[in-house]
Amino acid sequence: MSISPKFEHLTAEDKWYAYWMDHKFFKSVPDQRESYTIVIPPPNVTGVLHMGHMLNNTLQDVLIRRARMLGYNACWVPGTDHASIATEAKVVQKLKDDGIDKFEIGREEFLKHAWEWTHKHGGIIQQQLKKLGCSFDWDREAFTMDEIRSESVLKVFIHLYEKGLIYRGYRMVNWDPQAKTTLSDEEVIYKELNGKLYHLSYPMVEGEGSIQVATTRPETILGDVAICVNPNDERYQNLIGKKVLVPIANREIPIIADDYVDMEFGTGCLKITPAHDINDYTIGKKHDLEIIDVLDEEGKLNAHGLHYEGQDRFVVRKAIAKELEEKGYLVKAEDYKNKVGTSERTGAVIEPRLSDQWFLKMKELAQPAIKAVMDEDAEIQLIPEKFKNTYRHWMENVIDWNISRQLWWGHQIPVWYYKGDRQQIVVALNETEALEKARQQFGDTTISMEDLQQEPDVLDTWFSSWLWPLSVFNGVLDPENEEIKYYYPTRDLITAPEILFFWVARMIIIGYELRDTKPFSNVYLTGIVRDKQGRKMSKSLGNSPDPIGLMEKYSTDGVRVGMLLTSPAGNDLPFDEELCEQGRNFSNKIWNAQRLVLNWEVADKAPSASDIAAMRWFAEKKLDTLEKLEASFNSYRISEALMTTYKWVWDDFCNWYLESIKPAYGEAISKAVYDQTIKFFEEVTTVLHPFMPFITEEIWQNLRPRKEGESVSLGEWPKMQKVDSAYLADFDQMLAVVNGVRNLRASKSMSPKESLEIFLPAEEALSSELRELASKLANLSKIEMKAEEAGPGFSFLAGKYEFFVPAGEQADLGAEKERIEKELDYLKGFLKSVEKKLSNERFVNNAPEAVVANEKAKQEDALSKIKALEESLARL
RNA sequence: GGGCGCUUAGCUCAGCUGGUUCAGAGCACCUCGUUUACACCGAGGGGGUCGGGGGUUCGAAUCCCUCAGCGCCCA
Repeated sequence: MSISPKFEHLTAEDKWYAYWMDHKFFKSVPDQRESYTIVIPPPNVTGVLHMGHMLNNTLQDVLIRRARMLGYNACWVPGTDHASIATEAKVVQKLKDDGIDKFEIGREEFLKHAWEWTHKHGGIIQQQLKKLGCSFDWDREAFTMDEIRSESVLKVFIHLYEKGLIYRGYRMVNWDPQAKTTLSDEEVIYKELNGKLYHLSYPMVEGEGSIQVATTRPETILGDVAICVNPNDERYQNLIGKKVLVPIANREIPIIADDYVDMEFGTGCLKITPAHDINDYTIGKKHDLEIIDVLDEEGKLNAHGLHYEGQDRFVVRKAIAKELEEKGYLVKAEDYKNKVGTSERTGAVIEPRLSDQWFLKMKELAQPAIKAVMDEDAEIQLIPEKFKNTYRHWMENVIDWNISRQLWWGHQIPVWYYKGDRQQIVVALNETEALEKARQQFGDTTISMEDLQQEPDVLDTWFSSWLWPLSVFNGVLDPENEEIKYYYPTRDLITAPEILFFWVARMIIIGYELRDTKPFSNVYLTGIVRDKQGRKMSKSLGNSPDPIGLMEKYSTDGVRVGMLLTSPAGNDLPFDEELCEQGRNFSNKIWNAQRLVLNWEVADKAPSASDIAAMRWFAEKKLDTLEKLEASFNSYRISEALMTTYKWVWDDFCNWYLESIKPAYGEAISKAVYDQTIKFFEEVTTVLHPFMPFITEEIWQNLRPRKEGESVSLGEWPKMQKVDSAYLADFDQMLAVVNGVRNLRASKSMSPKESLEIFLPAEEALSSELRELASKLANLSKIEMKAEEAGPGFSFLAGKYEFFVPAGEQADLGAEKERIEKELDYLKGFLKSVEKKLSNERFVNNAPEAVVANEKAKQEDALSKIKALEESLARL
């Protein structure tokens, strides 16, 4: 067979992905085996792959591929979400570019455009995930707005409504004046902005004087309804209960007292604007104050804004400051750094706004979800554990969830108002049901659809995502179906910590609510991919490499390895292309190992002693590695598992094993050894396959003739067995001798081609069955005892034994003498410290026996090494 | 402002309930090397008083206190 000198990753990746798809290797149907399920955190339907997706999905693929090889019925479900606000914002913009206004064309027409947009831009990320090698069961692809998922969302809304957990409330919400919708707290990003703190004076209504108030938002004074001071503030005691005039508006407002006010901040007087600040709202409610809303939904001032009506809030801020100054109300304006909430999607400054919204009561729903994660024998593990604290803190202080959004792209809330009366409502799955229910509810059979108006708001996207592990198996509409019973609860969830509350916590909540079962057992929280400078990767910074470009340059396997090499769970990943280079180099190494092995000429001859030693060693080393991998995977230390595999393949397999059995130039290899080596190589590709699916498939297919429909991806993970660690230790000692000889050669500039003799201090210093192999690896002509008769030469330490190499006349004995003396100095110092410990009665009495025995062993070792070195020295 | 966490080699990180080879790994760096798998390689090497200080202990990177710096979450 002729094998390309290079791994042609571009053709191989396409070829093998198509092969996997054609044979539906990743398709899962319920059977007798235990299931192992992962659902993808659904990316935005019109999104494109970014570095975070790469990390995230590579991790999932590693876990699911390994699960498949371990014999589980592995099922990885792909899909996307509709990303209500992000998608709608894009569609609105697109229409705007075409000169079309969303509100002019109306809801129905707008949705047509939105679907068109979705179909046009959807599907890209799926192709990119295929390029990444992800072993999804594509037949199960789901979308949060497809039929099953949509109906599930509505059904859950109705369920929760009927339980009395959903209510409509006039509340303060985060308002995005650009998108004209509310946002959840989690979608608000606080940014530090430079602003000003304006000190304003409000004249007293009766008598002389005024009171000073500090504010960052002078435009809201038109909505002021009170001035509030701390009841303990001596400065203002006599003013409580009096009245002041709001500048410009000339309205009278009272001075009230509440200990919410911080006496230290500003002037200690707080203006109360219940319509525009959540704390003011709370105080207003407590003191039964009026609410004056001065802004409209676009952030412009309304009629309460007097002569500023129709102008933008930021424009007014400047203008009103000027007017206040001119009229003498402005005492001073100082620079001030302020944390301002901005919209995650549009970037607009968020306006706290009072509006009618739908809420879900969370407190009670959250209880089982807290237990599930925080209990001693918790059903759900967070990885890494440090997130448990954050999780608990959020869950114990959870507030009601604002689930309505003033958007059109999404699931329209299944509530109908009777004759426009917001108090008379019907909740139903669809119009037909709504009509029926309405007729019953209101006892009027003549009610027609005309009398019912559906709530225009849609549900928050997370209100569909939180059902994801259930809805992808149709577990909401048909809770008893085979699939949900088989695949749910899922095994692992891999996602970013940023959405621990948005999404993870809520899935847990609804899982227990609907099924009384956890949605998954393990939550692996990845880090955030950052650039070298530690900045988050973002489109606006342009600091994110193109993932597809990376895969084309370094191969998909190379990039996967690069991403996983330095990303322990929960740790941010400072991304550097060098990592991908390391991945590519690794795949090159394996590729060449394959070329070496497959080009050997095979002969029917018995294996040599060194072959037998090497084969036995690699078999043991494999078991040892499997044990380590098991531990790493069980604790979700994926980076560590990769590194263990990396070292096993590169160091143990390529460097030591293959070099050990490599026939001399022009010679053939024993068939028995060759066959065993192919088997080892198959195991190497198997263990490596979850990390590097493509190159391992290609090599595995090359290792021996395969039938159509065979694949390493269906391979069986090697079985674990007890490791013969004594043999591994003997082998390590042999390797130490080889290294000792190589070191000696390097330090004395002796050619590796010139063979050497070595003398052992004792028979047990080098296992007799490993001597032939040692000779091969270190190019030794003789291994003997009795160094005394060997004449002048050098010695080196391997393990606890001193080995001797005669060097003939040219030996530089002066340097050797110096080296030995230095070594002796060190050992004597070491011995002294050990003996000091042993002579310390408190140590001998208090330390555990094993520790004391160990110190004694160290003492004996040191003594015997010193004796050997002194003998060497005497011989010089 | 409240809560949580981090600080170990140039970089990214391992080091579990204190005690062998406890100061490690990978990459980077330096030296040598084109021996027919691989220079995307091989053989060697240097590099950290485990953020500072104090304490507990026979013994601390590992436990406690404190200071400094950094990060995250919540307000």
